[in-house]
Amino acid sequence: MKLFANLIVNNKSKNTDMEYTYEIPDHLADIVQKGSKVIVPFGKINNIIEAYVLDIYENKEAPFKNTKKIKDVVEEDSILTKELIGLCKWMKEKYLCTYMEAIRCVIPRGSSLKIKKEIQLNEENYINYNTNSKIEQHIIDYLKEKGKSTYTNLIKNVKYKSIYEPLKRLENRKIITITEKLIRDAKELSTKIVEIQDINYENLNKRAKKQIEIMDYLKVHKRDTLNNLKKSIGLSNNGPINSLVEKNLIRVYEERKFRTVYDHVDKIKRHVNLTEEQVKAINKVEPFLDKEKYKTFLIHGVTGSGKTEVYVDLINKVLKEGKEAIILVPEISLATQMIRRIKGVFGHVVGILHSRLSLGERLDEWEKIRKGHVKIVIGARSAIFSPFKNLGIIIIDEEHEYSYKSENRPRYHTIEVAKFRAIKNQCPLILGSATPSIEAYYKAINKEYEKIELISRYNKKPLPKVTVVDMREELKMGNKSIFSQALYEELEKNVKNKKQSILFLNRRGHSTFISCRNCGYVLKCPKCDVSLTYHSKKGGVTCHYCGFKTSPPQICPECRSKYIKYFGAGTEKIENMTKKLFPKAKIGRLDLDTTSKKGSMDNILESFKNGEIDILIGTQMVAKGLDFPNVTLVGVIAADISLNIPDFRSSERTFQLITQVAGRAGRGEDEGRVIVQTYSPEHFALQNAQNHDYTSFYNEEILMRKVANYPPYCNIVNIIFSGEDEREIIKVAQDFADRIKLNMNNEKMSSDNEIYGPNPALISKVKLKHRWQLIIKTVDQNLIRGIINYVDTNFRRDERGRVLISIDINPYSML
DNA sequence: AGCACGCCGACT
DNA sequence: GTCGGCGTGCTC
Repeated sequence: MKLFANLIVNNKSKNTDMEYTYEIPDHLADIVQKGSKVIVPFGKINNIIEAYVLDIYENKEAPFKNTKKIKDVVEEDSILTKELIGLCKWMKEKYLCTYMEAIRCVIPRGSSLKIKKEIQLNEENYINYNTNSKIEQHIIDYLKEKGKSTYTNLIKNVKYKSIYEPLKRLENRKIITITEKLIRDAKELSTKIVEIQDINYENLNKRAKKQIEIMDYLKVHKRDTLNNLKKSIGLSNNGPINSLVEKNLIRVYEERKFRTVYDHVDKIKRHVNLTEEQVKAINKVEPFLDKEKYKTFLIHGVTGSGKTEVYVDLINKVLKEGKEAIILVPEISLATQMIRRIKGVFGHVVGILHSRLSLGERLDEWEKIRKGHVKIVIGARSAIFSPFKNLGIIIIDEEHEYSYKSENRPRYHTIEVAKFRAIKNQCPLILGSATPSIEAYYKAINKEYEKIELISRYNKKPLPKVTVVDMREELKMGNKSIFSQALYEELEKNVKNKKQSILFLNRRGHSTFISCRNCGYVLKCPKCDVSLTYHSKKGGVTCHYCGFKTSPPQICPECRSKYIKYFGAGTEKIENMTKKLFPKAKIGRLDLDTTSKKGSMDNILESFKNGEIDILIGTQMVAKGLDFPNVTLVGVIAADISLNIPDFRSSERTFQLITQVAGRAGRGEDEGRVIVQTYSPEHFALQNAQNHDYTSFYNEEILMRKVANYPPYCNIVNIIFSGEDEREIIKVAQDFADRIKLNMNNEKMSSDNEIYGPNPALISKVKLKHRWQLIIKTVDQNLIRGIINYVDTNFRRDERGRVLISIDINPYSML
C-alpha cells in the first residue's frame, strides 16, 4: 500500500485550481498531514511549487500514469485545520472563487513561499567545454555576460524554443548549477538564547573572571537571551561566551521570537456590576455555551447600553471551558476602547488581527493563535479566519457595518463565514448593533435569530435631542450659507461655553465638482466616469477613484470662458468656512486626507481628547466609535448625500449614519444636541432617526423592500463586465444574459426571478475600463448559483479574453 | 502562472 | 528550408 495526497497547488491560475494527486514518499509518510504545506514538482519542467494538502488516502497503486512524489514538507504542523479545509471548500462553492483564493483567506498574508530558480555558470568548467549545439552555446554566452540568471530571464533572452533539455544537459555536465531558493515575504524573528549545560564549572581558570561571572548568573537564571545576559554582566564582546560554548558548559541557540501588538495596555481587573438587562441577555446565551449548541443571537442595544460588558462576561465563561473566542469589530482603529476593555480583563491571551499589521506581525499573531498562546482574538473582517481549534463563541460587533463584506474575491460576508464556523464548532454567534441591518432584524423577527434587546442606557442618561432642519426654509429666509441658523447658533454657544462639537459631512475634499457657468462643462477624470474633486490644501483636483491629479483649469477647456466655478462642499471647504465664521475656535479635520500617515489619526484624536480642538470636522470617521465626554453638539451638514445615492440601501445607510453620529453627543454629564440639515426633512429615515425609533424605521423600510422586491425578500446577484473594449464587453454581457435567460426557462424557474440589463454601470468607467452591469434578483440562491457557475465556467475558459467578469452575491453597494 | 508545442507567414 | 510570433493547451 502506498500513501497519496490530494493537494492544491499555489499559483494564481484558474486552470490549475484543482486537486492534484501526489505520492507521499516513505520518509515523509509520518510528517505529511491533512492541511500540511508541502513542496511538489509541477508541470512539464517539474518546477517546484508550494501546495496545500487537503486529503490523504491509501491505495495499492497510483491513480495516474505519471503520479509524482511530494518533495518536502515545509512546516511540521498542519497549516490548515480540518475545519478550515472544510471552510475553504465551502467558500469556493458559495462565492465562486478558486481554492487558492479561499486558502489565501485562512493563511497569513506573505506566508506563501515563492520559489526563485537561479542558473549560474561554473567558472572552472565552462572554459574547456566545447559544444556544437547552438542553444547550449547561446545559454553559455548569455550566462557569461550576466554571471547568473533566472529561468524566465534566460528564456526571454535566449531565443530558442525549449531550453529545458539543453539546460539539463549542461547541468549534468556540471557546466551550470541550478539552485532553487525558497523565499517568503513575512519573516520570522529570532533571538539568541544562552542556556547552562553543566553546573560543574569549578575547574574554570580563576583568571577567567567574566566566564565565572556568566556561569554564576546562569546557575541562577538557567537561561536568558544573549542580549540580556550581556547587559546584566557588562560584556562588551562574545569572547567569554564562545569559550564557554567550546567547553560545553553552556550552549547558544536561536529561538523564535514573537512580535507584540498593542502590548502597552495594563491589566485592570475592574469589576462591573451588571444590570438586570445584561444578566438577562447573558442568561439567554449561556445554555448554548453549556450545551455546546449553535445559535445566532442579535443583540439590539442602544449606544451606551453596555454590550461590551455582556461580551466580556460571555467570553469569560468560554475561557473557563477551555475554549476560544473571536470578537470582530468593523475598524480596528475605532475599537481602542473595546481592545482596552478586553485586554484589561484578559491580558496577554488577547491577540489582535487586522490589515494594518505588518506581514511579520500578522504572521506572529496568527502563529500565537495556532500554538494556543492566544485564546481571544479581536480583529477586523479577516480575523474570522483565526486558526482556533476549539471555538466557544463568535461575536460580531456593529453587525450592520459594510466593512464586513469583502470587496475583493472571494466576496464573502463575514457573518456568513461566522455562521459556518459557529455551526461547525457548535457554539453561539452573537451579532451586536444599535442599528441592526434590515436583513438581521428580519431574521430575528422570523425567529431565525434570537433577539435580545438592551434598552436602558448607563446612568439612565437620555439619548441626545435630534433636530432636523429644513434647508429649503433657510434658503427662503435668505440664508445661503452651508450652516443653518440653528446649527450656527449652537456652534457659537458651544465655542463660548468651551464645549466640543463634531461636524459630519460624508464627502472629502474642498469642492466636489468644477463646472463652467457658460457652457455647463464639468471637469471629469480622463480615465474614469466621475467628476474631479478640488482639494485646496494640495491646490489640485483629484479623482477619488483612480488617484489621477491635475491642476484646475483657469479657462473652460470647451468654450474658453473664464467663468469656472467650484461647486459642492467637502470637509475641506467646511473647515475653511468654519474657520472664517469662528476665528477663535480651534478646528480639526478627520478624513482620509488628514489621516493617511500612520499615527496621524491617533494624533488628531488625542488632541481632540485633550481639548486642543473645539470643532472636529470629518467624514464617516467621526461617526463611529468616538467617545469624548465634552462633546455636546453634533452637526450633520448634509444628510441628503447618503439619502440620494441610487441604491436600495440608501435609507438604511442614512438612518444608521445619523444614529451613529448622534451617539457621539452627550456622552458626558451634559445633554447632547444633534442638528441634521437636509432638503428632505420629511423622509422617514430622518424622521425616525430624530425620534430614535428603530422599530418604526424598520417597519417602513421592510415594507418598501417587500414591495420593490429587495433583500431580505430576494437575493441580488450583481455581475460587472469590465474591460477596455466597450463593444466586446457589451457582446459578452449580452451573450451572458441570453444564456442565463435561456437557462432560467429550461430550469422552469419561478417568475420571482428577475433579470435586468446588461446596462452601463452607474460609474461607467474606472481607470480606462468600461463597466457594464447585469443584475439578477432571485429567491433561490442555489439555483442561480448553479446557472452562474455553468455560464461562468463556460465564459471564463478563455482567460486571455479582454473582458473581466466579476460576480457579487448580495452586494452592499450596487455601484 | 509558466511553459512547450504547433501553426503560419516572412525571409534567407 | 528556418526563424520567430502568436494562439492553444496542459500541468497529478
